[in-house]
Amino acid sequence: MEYDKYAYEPFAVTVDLAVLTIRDGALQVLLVERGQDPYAGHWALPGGFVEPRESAETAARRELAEETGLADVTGLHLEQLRTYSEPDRDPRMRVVSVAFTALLPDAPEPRAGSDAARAGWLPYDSAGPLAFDHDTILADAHERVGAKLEYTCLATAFCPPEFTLGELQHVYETVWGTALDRPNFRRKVLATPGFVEAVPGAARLTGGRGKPAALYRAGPATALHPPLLRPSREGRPA
Amino acid sequence: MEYDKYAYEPFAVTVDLAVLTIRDGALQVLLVERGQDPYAGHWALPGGFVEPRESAETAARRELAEETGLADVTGLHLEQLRTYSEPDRDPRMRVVSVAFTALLPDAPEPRAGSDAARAGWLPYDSAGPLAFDHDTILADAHERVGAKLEYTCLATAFCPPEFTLGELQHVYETVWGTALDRPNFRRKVLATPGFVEAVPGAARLTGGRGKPAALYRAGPATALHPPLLRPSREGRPA
DNA sequence: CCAAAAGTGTTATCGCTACACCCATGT
DNA sequence: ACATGGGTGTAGCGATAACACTTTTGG
Repeated sequence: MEYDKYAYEPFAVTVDLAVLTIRDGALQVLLVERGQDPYAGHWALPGGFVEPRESAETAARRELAEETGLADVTGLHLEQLRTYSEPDRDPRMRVVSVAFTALLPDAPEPRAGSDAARAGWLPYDSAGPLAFDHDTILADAHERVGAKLEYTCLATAFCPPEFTLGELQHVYETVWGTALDRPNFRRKVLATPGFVEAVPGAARLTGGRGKPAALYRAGPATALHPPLLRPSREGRPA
Repeated sequence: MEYDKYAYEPFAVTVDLAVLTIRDGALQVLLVERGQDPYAGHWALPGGFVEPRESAETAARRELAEETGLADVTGLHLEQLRTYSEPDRDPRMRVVSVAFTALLPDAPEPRAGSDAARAGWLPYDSAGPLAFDHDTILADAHERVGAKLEYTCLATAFCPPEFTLGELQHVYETVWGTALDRPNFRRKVLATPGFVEAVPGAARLTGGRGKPAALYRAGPATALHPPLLRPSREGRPA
């Protein structure tokens, strides 16, 4: 290991954000429209350079605040996904990008950044094809979030501070793309200590009709034991 | 995003490897003794620079081959762990490191590299304290591998091409640090289609005594459904 | 009264745990 | 004979899946 700082062609280090939310009953992702080449006019994940004195995590949270326009992003779930480092992933120069996933409960309208023509929420299913390798990053983020719903209490990160069990179930169904049995889901969630806490006396009408649903808050638990497994992928060992 | 390559202090991008194996019935990790400051004389994870035309994965596999001296590392399990990017993790300059975990079945004696005074296998439990933030990386690797044993067929990556179920169980017990019930473990493994495949007629004596054990090969499956959960951590929701 | 959504109850089955027990081999 | 490790059997329990059913609201 030599440590001549200028021995190599410099690497740029960036962060890319896969910011997911649930809007209009569908999984949506925050995208920006590129204003310049390469990929001018294409949608891309928001992101930017890691600055000289900040970590990738710090950079990701800064970018998240800038792109969403949210005043306080301290409580939001932000998680490192993986790092993408193929030599030609950006045609201009060598860019190594640390990707993050963020989960948002509500969906404020984003604001366009400096080099982005537009910014907005797009349904996950109609999001591609994206610039660079961002399709891969987004797919990896979806897979990671889907897997984490199984064995963590992450689903509450998609919900507002107070939510109904129907809304929580909808998070699972939307991310997994499968329907769940409501009675069983309900029992499972309530049987996991610390997953949710009842808000005494509170109730809310959800679909305009039907019985008002009791409200819950996210509890202190982070892990699900035993896990809440997806019904799919049975008998597919390979 | 400006793309002036020299606008910032350059970032170095490196890979660090947490290479784990099971030797003498214990979890061991491949370490190198640093020959120079900082941390001269301390043990560290092997690693090195990502070269201009290679991805982090390619660099990791190259380093793995160099450090272990194995001729063919193509089949070995190598997995990206996460990226460590705290600004002061290396006192000399800004180094962003992509960490990988590798799992080895047998344990060839490593050879010392260019800047390493020595290289060797050390028991996981007596490995610290390491140079830089390598204690954190190693602990993260252990946690990740332990978690992946639960829901993937990864354990076979610690085993030679043909192995007994007792050896496979020993992988779980060593990584998790808990004892497992042999009959139940056996049933669970054999009930998962594609986890292991019997080698017809083959058997081997393991401890010098006892009934010869049937031999198995790793099967085509990669996932475990349902998972094989660790017995510990019950009733700890927080 | 009907539709819609929340919430409760019930039963069969599956998987896991905790054992007891038998088999084959070396000393 | 006995210690050691491999392998089989089984009873009980807990969690889940797949329902039927009741309750409360708006139209």
